Amino acid sequence: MVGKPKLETVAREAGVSVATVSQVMRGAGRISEKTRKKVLQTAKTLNYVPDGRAASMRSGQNREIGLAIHQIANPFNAEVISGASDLLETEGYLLSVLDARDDAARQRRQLEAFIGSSRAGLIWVPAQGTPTETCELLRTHKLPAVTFLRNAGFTDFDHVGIQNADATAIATEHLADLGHTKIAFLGGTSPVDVRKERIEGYSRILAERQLGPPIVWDSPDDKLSGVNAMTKLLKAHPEVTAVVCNGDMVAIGASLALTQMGLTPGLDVSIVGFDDIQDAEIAMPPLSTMAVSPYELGRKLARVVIERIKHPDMPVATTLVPAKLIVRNTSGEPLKSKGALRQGS
Amino acid sequence: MVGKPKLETVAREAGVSVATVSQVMRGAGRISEKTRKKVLQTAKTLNYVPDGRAASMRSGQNREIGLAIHQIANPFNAEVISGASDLLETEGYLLSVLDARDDAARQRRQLEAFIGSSRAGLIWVPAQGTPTETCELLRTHKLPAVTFLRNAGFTDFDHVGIQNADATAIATEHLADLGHTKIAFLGGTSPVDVRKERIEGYSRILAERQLGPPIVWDSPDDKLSGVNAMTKLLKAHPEVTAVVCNGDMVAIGASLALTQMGLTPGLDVSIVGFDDIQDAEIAMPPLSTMAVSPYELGRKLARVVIERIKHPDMPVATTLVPAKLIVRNTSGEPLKSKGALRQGS
DNA sequence: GGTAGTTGATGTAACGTTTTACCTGGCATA
DNA sequence: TATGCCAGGTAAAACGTTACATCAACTACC
Repeated sequence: MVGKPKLETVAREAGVSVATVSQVMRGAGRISEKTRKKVLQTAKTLNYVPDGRAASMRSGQNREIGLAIHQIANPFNAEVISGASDLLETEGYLLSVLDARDDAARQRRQLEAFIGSSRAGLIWVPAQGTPTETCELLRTHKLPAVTFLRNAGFTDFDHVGIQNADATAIATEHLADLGHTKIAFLGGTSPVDVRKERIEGYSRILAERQLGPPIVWDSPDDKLSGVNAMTKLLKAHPEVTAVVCNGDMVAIGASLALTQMGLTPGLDVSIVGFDDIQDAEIAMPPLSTMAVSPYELGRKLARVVIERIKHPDMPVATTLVPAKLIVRNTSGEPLKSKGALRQGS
Repeated sequence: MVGKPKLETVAREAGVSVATVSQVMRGAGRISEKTRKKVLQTAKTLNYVPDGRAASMRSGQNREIGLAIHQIANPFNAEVISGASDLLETEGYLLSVLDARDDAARQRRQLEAFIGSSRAGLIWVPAQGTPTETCELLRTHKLPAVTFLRNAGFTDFDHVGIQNADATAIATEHLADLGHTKIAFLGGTSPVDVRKERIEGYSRILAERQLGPPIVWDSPDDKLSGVNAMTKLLKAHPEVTAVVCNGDMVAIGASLALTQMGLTPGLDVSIVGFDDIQDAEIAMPPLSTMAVSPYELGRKLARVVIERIKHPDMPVATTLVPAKLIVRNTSGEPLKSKGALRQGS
């Protein structure tokens, strides 16, 4: 009762050998129904929980999967985590989340500690500026890994991402079709590949329609930053009548900025977001955005990492899921009244 | 190069014994500078990472801490995670997050897998309806644990929480002072202790000021639910002119509901939230709320769990942090004009 | 030159599992 | 009676570390 029970404790109590208890706990080997019951019974009363470290070490197996993400405090990511966690747990894995706040050195330390215990697999959003050595580390340790969102230029891993360029192209086309000719791109922090791809799609349409040079404005992906960035953007480029955003948070912030300036989103200036987070639908006014289901993305990730664990030698694959345009109230024709936007519901 | 390097690999390569390598890696024992350099060098080139399972098993130590939370997709919780993670990592621990989505059975499974590997400690928000056995499990395994927010009636653990009753009392008093006489309470799901405490503080003031019986309305803590709940609440109780909310998400939802109905928050109906999440400041109109810094709360949690790990036999303690009233634009005098709320900036 | 102390390095039992090969009876068959 | 076989169970060697005791080689001192 005093010490933590181990196999031997249960074995002694049940009057059998440790090997027998081990087999019973795992449902392996040939054990008579009678002893099985007895062992299970004593294990329960002792509150016995097998030591995962010892088990994993000896068997070379592990049911723990990590999710190293750049930012946990983001509704989109939270949904992804939910999706991945749901699927993994039904498959008998445990998902633990590591939040690096997009700091590569920090993520490196986390991964090292994580790898140290030889887990089953990893879903990985490489932090900004992840060096090749980190990738090398994963490869040396043969950890089944899937990169997500960003692949940091590494081709060693399975990858699940979003058709970024196509998505922003669709968004930009939508705005151009409405008649906008001065369209800016807002958001995304330092030069990550995701942002690059999204700017690429945006620029492509600008070029195709001959709408002048791209106007790209930086901003971290949260509302407060969105408000500030949008304010400055409009001050610097008053000619802009439409904005494609790198994320819904920043888009909602931009929309708020307009309201604060006495302008009406979708009327004076149009905005299209990216992600379709829950808040997008509920924002005032509701946000037009590029939707991709984060929950499904999470499930996809889980499936890919499980496949990789089961078949370590399969050739690596990349899955890019498309985004869908959802038109709500923040995108409309330029400088034309289209009715009150505020009447709601 | 092919297999995962272990202590022995490094030892052979460097021409020393495994014991020496082990000591070098941990900075323990007496090792000459010369061999130290050599060992470190070969370890680096081999990409050697010590096996945490073996180390932890043999030494009985572990630097991994778990955070079992009820809902990761909540800005308040996300901030708590950030705070805890920041402090723990500077102390050399790794924090991994387990999201149970407030499902007790699911959390039980997670905790079992977690405990199985004998981690260093646990920060625990018990899921709704956690049975005593789960607590028993933690106790049997002597896992240093701190409960957070809810203590599920267990007195075996350190606890960090919020002065819930006092906070809602302050909020209710604030509204009463402004002249409101029909004040409702909105939000909080099933009968958790947190909600009970908050309702208690609210009811206390109602009784003190003789403002009639409590009007309590249920709602999950997210915006969409807040919109719906507020709409129904006002339909059922049109006399209500002020609402104390169980969380900012639901409060912002309530505020949105008012706007959608053509009412002005803080003018027609006053609202006070709880948590002071980032969105509270930025909402339209900015939300009056009870502030408690989730980031600091996270750091506090980390400190408590580390103390508990270092001194397993200290008597358990409870820390309740106070909340501070922040008056923004959603709370004002009843039925009196106090100027435009929308002018922003 | 003998004793003691110090420095640097090593051999080897643990830690709690899983796995493999190996026992033991008992029963059926020849 | 002897042979083979099978169901049910066990002993013991791993897995990769750490901790402890031990050892060899020097230095220092009387």
